[in-house]
Amino acid sequence: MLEAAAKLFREHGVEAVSMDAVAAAAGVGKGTLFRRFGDKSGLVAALLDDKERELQERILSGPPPLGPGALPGDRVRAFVAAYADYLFAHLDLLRVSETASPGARYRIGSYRFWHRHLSILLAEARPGADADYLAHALLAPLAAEHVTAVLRECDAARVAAGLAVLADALIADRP
Amino acid sequence: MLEAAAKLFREHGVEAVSMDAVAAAAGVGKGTLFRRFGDKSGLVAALLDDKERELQERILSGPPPLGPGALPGDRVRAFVAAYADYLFAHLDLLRVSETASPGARYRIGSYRFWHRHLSILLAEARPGADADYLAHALLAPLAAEHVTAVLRECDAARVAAGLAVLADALIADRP
DNA sequence: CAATTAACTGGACTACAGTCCGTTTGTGTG
DNA sequence: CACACAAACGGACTGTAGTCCAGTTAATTG
Repeated sequence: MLEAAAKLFREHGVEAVSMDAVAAAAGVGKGTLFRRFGDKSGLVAALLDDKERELQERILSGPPPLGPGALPGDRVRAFVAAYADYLFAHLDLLRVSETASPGARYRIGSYRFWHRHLSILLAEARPGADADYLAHALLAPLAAEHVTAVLRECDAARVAAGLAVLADALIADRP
Repeated sequence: MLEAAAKLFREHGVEAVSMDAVAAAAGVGKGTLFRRFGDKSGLVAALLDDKERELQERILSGPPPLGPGALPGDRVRAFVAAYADYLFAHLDLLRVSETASPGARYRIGSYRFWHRHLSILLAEARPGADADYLAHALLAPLAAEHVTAVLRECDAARVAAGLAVLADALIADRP
């Protein structure tokens, strides 16, 4: 099923492929497809699973500054840069997985992971601030739909640079 | 048509009302409804038109700091606060209007307005930075879907305060 | 006023996500 | 091996967004 889906997505683009088409190509009933993945965003999330896990591993136990060991501020910067790379590499899949159903982005487990990670780092880097909310705010411009829209006007390098400026601004101590 | 739509939305919630239902309630064919408003997000945008215009007027020619006359940094802060109020007041309508079709938020004219406004102010408040991108980034946590999701964990006051912190961080001069 | 043309209208129609249920397939038991 | 039962299956079915076109109304002109 995942192979068939990946093939169709590669050939026709993620948005253009219907769940019926995936089911047919996989030689499987529609019911089976939906029972297995819940909905289209679940199917796409399953395809992203490997890459996502890899990034999470690098955060949890990879070398600093992305992994543990660096200063919190540096880890935030490294996370934003690494997540932006991940985003640029899989933008169309991520967009579908985040927008298939309303609020999908915020319900899937990985969002919780990214948020928790940033929240802990920001609490250290910026004591006294509402790290929990700021983590959400920093994830907002990392939404696939937002980046997709912005990429129509700014190239990837500008987006990455701008995100770095934003991260810096959130980290730096206020006088 | 707008009256019928507003009534149904009030009674059953925006998401639960189908375009067929609006057409039927308005005593009009579905084709007419779609020709007039393009899609569901267009219909909802039409309902928000008044409120949106009012905020735009206050920005273009109202009293400072939201209107002209204040320092750019203060105007950015005032905009974020005023937009957050607007958002909280019409969250469900805005969410539908921004998510009805993919990328809808970034295509409608009002996004251009908010972006242009912020972009000009940020260019003054923070010379040398990529004000254009930063304006997009500051609008990202003001997306209705983002705020809706965050409101499940943080109350409106925390969101407003966090947005103010974010705006401050973007405005303050770096050493 | 009649004829011609342009613009508008309504609802049938298509495509798609997601659900439901009768049917098949596999598994454990006497 | 025969049977009962559970789990997995597939495709028909539903509801909705959005399209399309045949019919109707309104405007224009001789």
